[in-house]
Amino acid sequence: MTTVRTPAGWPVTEEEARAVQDRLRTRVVLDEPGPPPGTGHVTGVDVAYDDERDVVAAAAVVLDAATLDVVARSTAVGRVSFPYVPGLLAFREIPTVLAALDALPCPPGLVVCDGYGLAHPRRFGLASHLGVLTGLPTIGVAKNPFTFTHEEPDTPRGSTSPLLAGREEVGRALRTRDAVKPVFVSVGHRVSLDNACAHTLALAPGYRLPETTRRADALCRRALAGAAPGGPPVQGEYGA
DNA sequence: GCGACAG
DNA sequence: ATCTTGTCGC
Repeated sequence: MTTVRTPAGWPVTEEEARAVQDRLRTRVVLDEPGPPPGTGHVTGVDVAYDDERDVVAAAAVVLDAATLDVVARSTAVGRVSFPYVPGLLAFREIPTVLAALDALPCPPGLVVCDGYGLAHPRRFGLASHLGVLTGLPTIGVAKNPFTFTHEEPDTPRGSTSPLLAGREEVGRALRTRDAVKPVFVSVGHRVSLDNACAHTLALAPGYRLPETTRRADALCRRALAGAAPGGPPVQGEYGA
């Protein structure tokens, strides 16, 4: 496992963070289909927090997209880099997630984020942000509709309905299990919405949530539990 | 101005 | 996200 420090120049105020989003969102690529489902690697990333101890743990779990077998995994711990503010989630999660991705022994392939991409107040959610910073294809799969509206998808697994910001389709409500609450899929970077939904469905053969986020969620919780009380070591805190 | 709001 | 036991159902 690796430890991270909040990057120099990381936004401190909400105004600064919004300005960063407005600047970076021009670099999102939306006209690529992305990798075909069922091929190559698919990586789930997730983060767990202990705000009391000021510790954050991230995990990245690489799956074989065809078999959903775990190919590789990594974790990283750091200190909380931003408070939770709806619309600014990325600033809370990204430094540690990047460290976990960097620690992987193999290419991540498509990255599946726990949250949103395009479906965001400024159209630049966590998945978009992570995609722009890494250049990797990314998608967002969220458990809640956030501020967006949608109609109930039909009962069978695989049914979808548009996730709407007014009349703009910013994502899709996708039912991954018959008659169970849908997940909310949106595009991050370099992946089409159709493809993002196909990947999500392929990654969720048995549970509501994709295996990528289930695996990453379990791993980052373990990493958080195993992190040193009071937070990870800081450069210079120990000898030499 | 008030409430809602990914994780 | 996190705090938290049992319980109904396949």
